[in-house]
Amino acid sequence: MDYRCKNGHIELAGAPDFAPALMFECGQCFRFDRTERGSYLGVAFGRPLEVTQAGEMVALSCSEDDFLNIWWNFFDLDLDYGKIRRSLPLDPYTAAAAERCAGIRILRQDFWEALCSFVISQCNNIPRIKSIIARLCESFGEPIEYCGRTLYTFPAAERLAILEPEDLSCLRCGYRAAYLIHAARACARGALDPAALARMPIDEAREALQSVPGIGKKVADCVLLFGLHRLEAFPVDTWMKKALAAHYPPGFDPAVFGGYAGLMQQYIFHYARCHAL
DNA sequence: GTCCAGGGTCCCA
DNA sequence: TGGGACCCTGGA
Repeated sequence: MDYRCKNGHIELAGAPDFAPALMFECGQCFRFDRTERGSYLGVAFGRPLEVTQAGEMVALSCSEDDFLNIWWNFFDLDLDYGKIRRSLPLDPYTAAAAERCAGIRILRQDFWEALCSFVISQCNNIPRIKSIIARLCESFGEPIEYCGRTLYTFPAAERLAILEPEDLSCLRCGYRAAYLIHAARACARGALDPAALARMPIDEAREALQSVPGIGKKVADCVLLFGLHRLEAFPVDTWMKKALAAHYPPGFDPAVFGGYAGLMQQYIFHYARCHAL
């Protein structure tokens, strides 16, 4: 993808398959909010970032160093999503979802942040997931300044690992507090090593994740997809169950999407939720 | 005011 | 294998 530095920003010219509104509102990431200017502002890997789209042009509020060292990878800019979409044999429903949701990229989020986020997601709606995560960061993360505003980093696993579930009562996340502490301790003691999980056969990695209390198959698949970029992972939640029941034959195997089932899942999930079930 | 479902998981028959 | 319990909240 071509880019240029301009006035301390990075401009992605004619950015194809790059739609901030879709990427940040499709439910894969809970830390970027729409601003009053229509841009998206959030924090990842301890850095603030504002993403502004104007037609074909996308501007990122970062230095070239941060762009190349952090955000290029975060936005998965090495992967040609259009090429992937065009290469897959799609049924009419998936084709409609893919066309409507072109612009979603599977962000390469921090493993621990994704793990935490999807533990919180269970039996919750997206606005509430975002508000719980915001309280988590405000309570236990580090403040960072951006254009006169105070944002917060995502707290490290080690920070939460020394707490007890009742210490998280300020999050108002209910029974998930105990699960968060379990997950934090597992990460802090190295029982869940992202580098090792990324190399394992996917069934083995899923099993390792599910050994932590509070992580079942669905959350494990979300962590595989969004925290480890295992694009073959295909999380099935209530929305996916409804969409699969309505538009796919019984026993449908997402393996027909090959190694990109997770991207198709995200197209279908967002399309079902926002456009047509 | 009450009811219900929301990107689940666990436990126990 | 199925169903209830678990926390909390926004919307109907």
